[in-house]
Amino acid sequence: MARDRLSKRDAIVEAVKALLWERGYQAMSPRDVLARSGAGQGSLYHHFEGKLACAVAALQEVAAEEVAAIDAIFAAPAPPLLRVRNYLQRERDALRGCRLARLANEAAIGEPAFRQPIAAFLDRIAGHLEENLAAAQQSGALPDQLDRAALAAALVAAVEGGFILARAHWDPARMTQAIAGAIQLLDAVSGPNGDRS
Amino acid sequence: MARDRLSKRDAIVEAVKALLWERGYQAMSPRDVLARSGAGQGSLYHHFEGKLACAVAALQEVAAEEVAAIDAIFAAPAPPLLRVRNYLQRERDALRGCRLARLANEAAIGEPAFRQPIAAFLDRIAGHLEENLAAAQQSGALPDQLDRAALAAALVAAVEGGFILARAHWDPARMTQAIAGAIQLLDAVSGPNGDRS
DNA sequence: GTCTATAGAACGATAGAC
DNA sequence: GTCTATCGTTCTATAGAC
Repeated sequence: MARDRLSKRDAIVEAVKALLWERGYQAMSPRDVLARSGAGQGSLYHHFEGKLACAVAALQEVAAEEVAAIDAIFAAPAPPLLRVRNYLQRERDALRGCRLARLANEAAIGEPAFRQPIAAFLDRIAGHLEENLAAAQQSGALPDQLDRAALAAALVAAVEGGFILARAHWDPARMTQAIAGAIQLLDAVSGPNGDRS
Repeated sequence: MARDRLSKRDAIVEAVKALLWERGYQAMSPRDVLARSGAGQGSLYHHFEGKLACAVAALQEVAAEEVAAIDAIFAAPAPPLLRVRNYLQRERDALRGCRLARLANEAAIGEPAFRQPIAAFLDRIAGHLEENLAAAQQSGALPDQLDRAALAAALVAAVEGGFILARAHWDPARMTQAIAGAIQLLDAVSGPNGDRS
């Protein structure tokens, strides 16, 4: 274990990140966290006030990772509508759900600290989408009268709802289909060479 | 049957229906159920095998209620695309979430009996949407080349994702906005008098 | 069918040694 | 900082009286 620089705190956060994705907040217990991280009881409560605090720390890290991935998608050199499509068609593990939005239905969403990383992630996506839809409008690839912010919200909702469909039916294809429908709508409203704009 | 008072079984199911909506499955304990229903421990385990079984019974009732409400929307005499819009713009309690799809991220979604009422509800909506989109295509209000099933899935996803956005931001307007975006896309692809078709 | 009482395990959190 | 031991509570479920 030469590279055993991982402190117990970090090991705990990594375990929480995994458990939040696999099971959610309510279904994750401190016992699970300790078992997976190899830490003792004391370490968890030395580094964190309690279950909520370590979940928030984990969510902040997850949000940072996911925001970076989203930023990378929208940083790629491509016409604006192609960037939007690249976000929509991004590879996803539909049955596992969105690492962040998956938690929107937890009771803990009432806690602002718990909600903040999730909301920031969703806002980041919507911001990128809105920006690229605006660029498409300026180049004439998308009608001007369309409300960019509403369109961006609808696309994010279609993706997050796609996760729900996949999980409810326990079939990843349900998400693929919903995304395909969203892309068809976008293609239909954009000009004939919308993806080159 | 006589006009008896609510049996304990029914009281329990009503309590579970309310608690599943308010807190979700994992966060609902048999103790909560008994407190709210006024029943004793024995009644719950006399009528049901356990927590999962009474949740499934409650979900089946909720699904029946929600399917009836959805059927009513699509039974109203209106042109097909207006029916679709009526579904999208239906009044909703965005912060409380969808009574059924709200549970898609619970660990219990792995249980087929738990999943079935939720999937059936979502399929019912998609079926109505697909049917009306087809009618719109036949009347020329919607381009023929669009994949009706994919479009229907995208619209359901936009609605369910709208709930997620509202809860993640703790702001009902986020859902309204996402729905508005979906409607703008639909309006843009349908003919100029699409809502009269 | 409904109740009260209670079981054994897991829950979230704390104490205190090193 | 990390550990083991343990607290008091709640969880899901069962027992058994009426």
